[in-house]
Amino acid sequence: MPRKQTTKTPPRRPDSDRAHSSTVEDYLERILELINTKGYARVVDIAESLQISQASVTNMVQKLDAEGLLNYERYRGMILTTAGQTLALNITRRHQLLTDFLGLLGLEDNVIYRDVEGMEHHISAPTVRAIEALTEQLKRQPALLERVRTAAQQ
Amino acid sequence: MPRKQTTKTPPRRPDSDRAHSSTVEDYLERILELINTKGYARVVDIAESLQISQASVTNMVQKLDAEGLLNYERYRGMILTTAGQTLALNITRRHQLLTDFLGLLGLEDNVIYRDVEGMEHHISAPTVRAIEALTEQLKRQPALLERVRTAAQQ
DNA sequence: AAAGAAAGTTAGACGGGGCTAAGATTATTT
DNA sequence: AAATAATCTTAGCCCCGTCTAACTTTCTTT
Repeated sequence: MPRKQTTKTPPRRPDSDRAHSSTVEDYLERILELINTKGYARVVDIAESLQISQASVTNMVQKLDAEGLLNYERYRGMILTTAGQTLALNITRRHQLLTDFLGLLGLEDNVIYRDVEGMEHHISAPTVRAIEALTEQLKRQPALLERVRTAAQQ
Repeated sequence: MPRKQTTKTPPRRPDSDRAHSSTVEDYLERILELINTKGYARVVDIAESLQISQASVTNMVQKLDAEGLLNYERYRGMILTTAGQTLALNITRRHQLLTDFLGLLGLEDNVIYRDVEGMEHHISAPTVRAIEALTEQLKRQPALLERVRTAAQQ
């Protein structure tokens, strides 16, 4: 193997790129969903929804409180702050959009669910807009969609 | 807040769901790319490509060797095993597909790059097929694409 | 063939996010 | 109002993937 070349370990890129981790987005999404459906989000419900232990939820909720994404009162409950709501709505919107889009392509629900769960954290605003626009157009092209579904069917 | 309900912390889901982490996929993808372009993948190059320290690369490469994804010889170099190649090709294909697809929608290169980098790890085989089929169809619909691009342009 | 430079490795630490076990608090039964 | 059940919290641990500092090996120069 040859040598010689610009070397040296490169400088680290700061993580201010995405303000919040996928994990944080997941929590907020579920919390909002619980609030919308049951009126409140309890630790036990969040744990159930995310399939993790209650202890982990308590930990994270305390962190989310510290980050100003929700107001949390020990043993009592939590509500989303404006910042938290904004984030939760944002991720929810991305989730819904991707779900609709993949549904249009004829994918199975469980496949959609899994893929969306992963992708939703990595789709930027411009891409959201583009896929929204595409979805709009596709809805008016049933013949095209039919061809896609057929072709994709293994 | 109400109580009463099925309780108990749920059982953990085993991580055998996705055999390899996004991180592993990222490494393999870069290693394959380096091998294809320069003929070999050195620790220093992988580090540069991934923007992480050489030490981290050495660590991971040893782990990839242990997992049978590549054969690694201390101080000397590495080559992908068949398993490693398969995985690398697979992720590369997903990367390319997503890049093409988003490109079709008229998104900017840097946006595409960032989003694809994140999404490529979360797109299952069926979804790959569906997007492939969709891409095929879209290429034949310049007018539709034009409408999408225009609409997406904020 | 030294000496210096580049590349690679090891050791030890750290943050994120998960877990279990045990204890504290709140709600529900009796 | 006890007693019991459900929920929540804390403490301590673990794994992953990253880092820095120091050291070793290999390559390039001279």
